[in-house]
Amino acid sequence: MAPAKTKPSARTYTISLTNRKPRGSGHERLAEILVAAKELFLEQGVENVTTRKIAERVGISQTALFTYYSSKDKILARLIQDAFAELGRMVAGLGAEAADTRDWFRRCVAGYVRFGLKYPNEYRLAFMVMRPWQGAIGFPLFLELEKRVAEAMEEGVLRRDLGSPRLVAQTLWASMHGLTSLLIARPRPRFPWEDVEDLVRTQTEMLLTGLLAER
Amino acid sequence: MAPAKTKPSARTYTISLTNRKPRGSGHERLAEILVAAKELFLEQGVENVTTRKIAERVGISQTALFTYYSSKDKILARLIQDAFAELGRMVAGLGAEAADTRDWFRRCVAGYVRFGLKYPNEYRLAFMVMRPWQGAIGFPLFLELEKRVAEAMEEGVLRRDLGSPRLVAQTLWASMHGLTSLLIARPRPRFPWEDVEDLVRTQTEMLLTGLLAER
DNA sequence: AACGATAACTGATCAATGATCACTTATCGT
DNA sequence: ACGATAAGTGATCATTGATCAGTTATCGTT
Repeated sequence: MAPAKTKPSARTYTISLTNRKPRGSGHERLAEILVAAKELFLEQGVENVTTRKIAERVGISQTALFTYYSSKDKILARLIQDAFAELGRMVAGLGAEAADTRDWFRRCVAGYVRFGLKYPNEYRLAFMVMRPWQGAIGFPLFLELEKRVAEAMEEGVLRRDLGSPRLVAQTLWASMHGLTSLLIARPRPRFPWEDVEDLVRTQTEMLLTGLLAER
Repeated sequence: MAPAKTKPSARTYTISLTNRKPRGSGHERLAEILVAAKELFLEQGVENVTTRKIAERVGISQTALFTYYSSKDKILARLIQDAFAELGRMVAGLGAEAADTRDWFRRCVAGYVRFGLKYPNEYRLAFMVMRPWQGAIGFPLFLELEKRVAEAMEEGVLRRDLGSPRLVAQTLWASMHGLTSLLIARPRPRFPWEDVEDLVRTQTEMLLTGLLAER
């Protein structure tokens, strides 16, 4: 009936004043968005940060955000990926720092908890919520732990009567995760935590006593 | 200017066919809503359940929900409260079941994990997310644990060199929570967990070895 | 120096969600 | 029978993540 196919579109566009990127510099925006999102997530918590807030901090329209990341989840996923890459490097570096196997496990627990407190949002999204995507995040890390446990058992440093290396590794991981996730989910002063370093030390001591072979 | 103050309102209302409650039976609706919400939360996960879905299952309009619970969060809070009341009863009952102090701690770990797996949504919302409301949920339970630890230390059953009863209780709680929350957040087959009962047994064994005074 | 392909970006808009508002119906004690 | 009120409804709102059609600036080519 009507001849007009497309809408008239009498919108006014104002782009000149924005900090538009030069051609081919899209990757800088990618990084800028990550930085802005990371800051906001830390300040306000992931669920209180909207795509509009992120866009505003970057200095672009909300729509432009979706040019770079197809969803809010994708931004989160990328942040998680980056954070766990750092955790992986930390754990890998543990081998050089540690004096012996006992020392390695000692440093592992402390390092793990500190990582979680440094990246609470990323940690939370990787291990504290059920999501369909990226179930494999952090899995390589667990495999590394399982390998270490197996080696330590062969060395005779860790007990063998507790179960298979996998079983023990899962248990150990669960305990490290427990302290980390509780400190993240219910930080002081909402819960009367003792000093974090004391908690880490006690946790480590308890776990090592429970795991080590010799007395 | 215009004389008309209130809108004309030519809406059509159809209530006759719904399962309206008789006068003074509002409390039944309260319970019905809780049951419906609990089921849906278990089936689809809390964030995938909308107030409209809950209302539909109950058989009332979405609006009517807010007559009974002023927000979706209130429904959740009530479910959490109920679940933790049951956890409290379970822990209290432990005293009668347990043969001695060691046995009490043994049963406590297993009971705690099983509770979390029975009420994953409630547990998750109480301990695995940051929320402004109800930070005190589960706190009495922790106090009970701390009391038990203190008593066990005085009895000479638990080590004293690990730190104060509060420090040890927090550590022990963290470990129990760790296994529970990981099993909830990343259930099989998304993570290659060993058998749950084996995990609980190993966890218990490791923790008790780490905590008990005598060898 | 004009051009045109296209990267970069925008405003309007959508569907879904939790929540509110003005209004209607059924019930029960009097 | 009747009116107070518990119980419930449909329309509507603001906010959210996301989509779409259209605009502007940039840069290599000519």
